[in-house]
Amino acid sequence: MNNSASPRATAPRGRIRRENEARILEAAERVFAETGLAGATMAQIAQASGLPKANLHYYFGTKEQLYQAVLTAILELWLDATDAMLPESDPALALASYVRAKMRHSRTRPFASRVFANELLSGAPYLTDYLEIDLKQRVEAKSRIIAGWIADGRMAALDPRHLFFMIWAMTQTYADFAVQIRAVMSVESLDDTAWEEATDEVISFVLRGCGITPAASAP
Amino acid sequence: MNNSASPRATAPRGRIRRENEARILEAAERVFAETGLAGATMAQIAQASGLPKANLHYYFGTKEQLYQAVLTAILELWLDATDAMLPESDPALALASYVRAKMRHSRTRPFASRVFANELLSGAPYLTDYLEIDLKQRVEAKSRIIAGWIADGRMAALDPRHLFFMIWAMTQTYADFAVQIRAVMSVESLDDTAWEEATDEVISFVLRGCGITPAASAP
DNA sequence: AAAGAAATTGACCGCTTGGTCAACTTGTTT
DNA sequence: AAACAAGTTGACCAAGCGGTCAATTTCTTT
Repeated sequence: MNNSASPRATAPRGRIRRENEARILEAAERVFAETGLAGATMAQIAQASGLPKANLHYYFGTKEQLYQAVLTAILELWLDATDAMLPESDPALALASYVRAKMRHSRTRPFASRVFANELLSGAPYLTDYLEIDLKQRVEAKSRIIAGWIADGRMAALDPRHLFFMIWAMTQTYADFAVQIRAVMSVESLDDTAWEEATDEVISFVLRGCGITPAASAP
Repeated sequence: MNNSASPRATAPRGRIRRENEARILEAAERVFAETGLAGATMAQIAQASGLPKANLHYYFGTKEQLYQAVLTAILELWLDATDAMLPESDPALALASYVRAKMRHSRTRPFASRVFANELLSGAPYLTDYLEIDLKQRVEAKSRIIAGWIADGRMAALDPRHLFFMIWAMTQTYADFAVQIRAVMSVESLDDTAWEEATDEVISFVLRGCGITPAASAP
């Protein structure tokens, strides 16, 4: 009778729903990452999630809705990345940690990166608002900070927007075009050391590219 | 009677075939660029080429064969790029012209770049040989040259393979993720000036990234 | 001008697709 | 334990898919 004292006695409301939705979203991300919205099939996602196809429709309605749910989750992840690029930051440290975060992202969430890439390749029909509003504003805000650093002579003069395009490209290539990298490096997969090396290469390159001599030390 | 003197009187053998194949290949490249092999439909390609669907099958057999024909044409284009990266070259000039060629490619053949990107995203099932043999060898050959430049103290010490990954990423992003760039820059399309600026930004960034102070002059 | 080769194409076919549904089982509440 | 809500799923459907084909037209050659 005192089960009210133990709210976990049976199960919280909607627990099953939450678990299954997460399971489906994860499988859908993997499948959409390979072939995009048009190329993926609900049967593939069903098999990848280990659930019958009808179950996906029960939770998400249509394929488009499931796709949008996947995209939304990715965007939240994308926008969450709280990067410490403030006017008073040290450009070297700020840029290095930005690149490092992007590289970590490419390693831990490669499928998210590929879904995003697929969406951009097909003209981003589901992302116009994000690109033209959220992303644009964030880039403008950060560009002003970088412009400030340049004005203060703390880094080379360059167009901050292109700097972002280049950093995104360099870091995401390790997720999106991993096959190409594995083939050229002749490895089955990149291990911890290889990822550290890659990250260090990109950071050094970016800092030099920005005309910054890598900071003496960064504890 | 003297039409033998004018071999172009009626038409060369196979002219129609050549023209139609080219027309189909061009349309297929556009369509495959957007959604990849799995996402594209023969009906879409037919409409894009202005020819009935049965005609595509008459010339290319299956969708997979048409896709391979598109990929093969792209690879020839890719490998054709005769870049002058020789041991005796000036690193600054050689790298600048390499980047410039890649940027020009992104502008003139964006669909080719996107087809390639789609193929890599889906794991490159049709490109394993190219990646593991042709590309790998070319990268190794050029990497030796760059390693020589580094040994001679003509540029910063970096892993040449990662340098290539980064250059490819930076230059291809202007073709593959053009929507994103247009959205951030708030333009309908990049004009001549915008492309020149982008190219200059990338070249400067790469040269600085390689520890090269941009050459005084390059006629 | 005749005849064979090449190209064209609407109609068609079997299969896969996204999506539905009703019958059923499991979970939750009282 | 009764009653209702939530979740499960095989079977099914119309639409769209890649691909075929036979009848026809258009080239090219002689």
